[in-house]
Amino acid sequence: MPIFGAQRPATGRHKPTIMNDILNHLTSKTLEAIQALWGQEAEAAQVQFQKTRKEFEGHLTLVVFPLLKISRAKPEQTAELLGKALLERCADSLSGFNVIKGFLNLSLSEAYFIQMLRTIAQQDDFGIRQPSQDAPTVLVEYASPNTNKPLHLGHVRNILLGNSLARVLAAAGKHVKKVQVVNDRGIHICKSMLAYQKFGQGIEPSAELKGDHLVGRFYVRFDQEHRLQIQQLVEQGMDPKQAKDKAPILLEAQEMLRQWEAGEPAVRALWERMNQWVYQGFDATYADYGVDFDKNYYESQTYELGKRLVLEAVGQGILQQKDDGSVWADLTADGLDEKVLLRSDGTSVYMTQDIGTALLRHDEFQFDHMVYVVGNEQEYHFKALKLILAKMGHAWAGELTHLSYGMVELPEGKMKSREGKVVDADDLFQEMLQTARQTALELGKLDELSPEEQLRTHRMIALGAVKYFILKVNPKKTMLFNPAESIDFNGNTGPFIQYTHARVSSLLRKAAERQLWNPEQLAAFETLSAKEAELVQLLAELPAQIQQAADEFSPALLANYCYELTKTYNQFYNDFPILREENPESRALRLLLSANVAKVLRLAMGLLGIELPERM
RNA sequence: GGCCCCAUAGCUCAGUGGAUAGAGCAACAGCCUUCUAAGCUGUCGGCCGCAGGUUCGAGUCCUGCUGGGGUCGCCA
Repeated sequence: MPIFGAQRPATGRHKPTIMNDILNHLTSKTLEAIQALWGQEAEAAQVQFQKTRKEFEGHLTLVVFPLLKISRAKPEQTAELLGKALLERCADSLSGFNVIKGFLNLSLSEAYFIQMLRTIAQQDDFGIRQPSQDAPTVLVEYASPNTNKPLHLGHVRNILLGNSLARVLAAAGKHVKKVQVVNDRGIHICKSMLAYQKFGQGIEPSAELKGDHLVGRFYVRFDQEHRLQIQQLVEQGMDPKQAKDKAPILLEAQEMLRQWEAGEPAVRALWERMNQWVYQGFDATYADYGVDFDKNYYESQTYELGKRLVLEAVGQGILQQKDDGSVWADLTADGLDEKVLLRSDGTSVYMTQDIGTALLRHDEFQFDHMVYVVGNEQEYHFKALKLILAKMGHAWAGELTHLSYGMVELPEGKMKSREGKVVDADDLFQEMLQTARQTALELGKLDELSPEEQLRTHRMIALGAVKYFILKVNPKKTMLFNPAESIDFNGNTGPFIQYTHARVSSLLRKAAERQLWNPEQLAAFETLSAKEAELVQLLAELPAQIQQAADEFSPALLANYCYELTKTYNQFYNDFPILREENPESRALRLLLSANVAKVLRLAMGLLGIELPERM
């Protein structure tokens, strides 16, 4: 059930939000009525409207229980009195009311709905707030991949969420910058490099093998070799734990990391080369999924800044250096533990780099807020990061938010990259594309389109299915992905919504061909059915839905909203003639309504990064 | 073990302190000579993990318990 909680003051020049406007109006009139009826001031918080449940007559419901202390009367009587008073005061918008127990159900007038629809129809970007000059700047960090293996389903949830969140925040009137941090240095990439040196035989990326997959293959190769050596050492009588640390290939990788830090040219060259392969691979994946970034940060370029800042903080007594040279932040006073920031050999850890990156970003963008879209296994890390930055004297540490999304699990449990139990991002895209193509061919509705147009539509549908499937789930919750049966094209899915859009598009094309309707001309209709009113009411909720999605960092709210709107529209489409309607005014209303359902779906689904086709 | 998160229909998920807790999938039964059937309608399916508490009112807030996940690295 939609939100009518927060009533935002109508400040400055802003476009009408329609549903909020009527709610604010009703709220103030209710307060007036309470004063007139019982001579007492009520607080706005006591006046709470909600959407009337479908099984009752009316559109908006005032729950009168909180007002009984003021009225000192029975719920029914209180509701009755308020209903009459409101009807008198809001003759322009209300057409009637009914009372059931403590619920005062108000009916909005048909004329008011038609006025709402006209208002919505006049705005091409209905519900979207353009950021004003002084609107806050928000950085959204998403995807922080390691450069040693290709992206998998976990990254897919990450990039889809982050990208959608960025769109939602922008639509809520913020200046948004999308940033990425690439973990391009460290032992993980050295493992791939070493295995490539030993076993690569100069192989290079090709059409059959993307760069990120190639590098990932050698990461796996390293692991195989490592295991083999451990086994050999254990057979020679070494303790398994010790064998893991003493395996020659691991020692070699560690040596390679030291050489990297020392700037050894050959190591740096190989590192550059292999990272470039990975970036090209990532870029292709990002392009397939339709996500991008305004700026990339590389760990190799920020860790030294982080290190410097940490050492400065030691000098200021904010952080502590132990006898072995390691540097620590004492977070015990805040209920956390001590956290290491520099190893005893002076090398930096993940946290060090994050400190450097955060400062760099603050200098560059002067952000008001930064959101890290990172999995919930790193909650501790981000709590610590905020505390450390605050200790270092950065007031903006309080403006960092960790959007902690849940893991994606497979039917057999957690994904494990080393055991090959992963769903690869590129494979997933290709499989969905194949399924979309096959379904489209079976149905044969795209046959008239050019091959390019067909492919474009197949991609749209494949992505619509994946994105909607992932984004409709509350980001905070663990979600299950069953490759065999998870992604469907029927029911509560992206393609279901896309299909409805295609049907409306078809209606509008035919209406234009047959000159049944001129969209510029708003017909002089005066009446509409309950179903049509329901649709207008849903349309009018878009601005509040976007605002709430932005407030709660939850694109899922918009997915559910789109689904409800689509479902309701399909019922309407099924039960009402549109082109076939003979009354021209009624036909014009239905076409205008359909066009605006399509528009709102385009806008809202667009915030999920999902495009809607004209045909499918 | 400490801390954090989760538990709603067979499965996947909605559900903002308000009315008789909703969708989709799966199963079954209907609806295309008519605007795209990737659609619509109906049937079946629930001690909202358990036990207390707060409240006029609890799936929703609080406490305890049970079960599951995460985290507590000089890993990222």
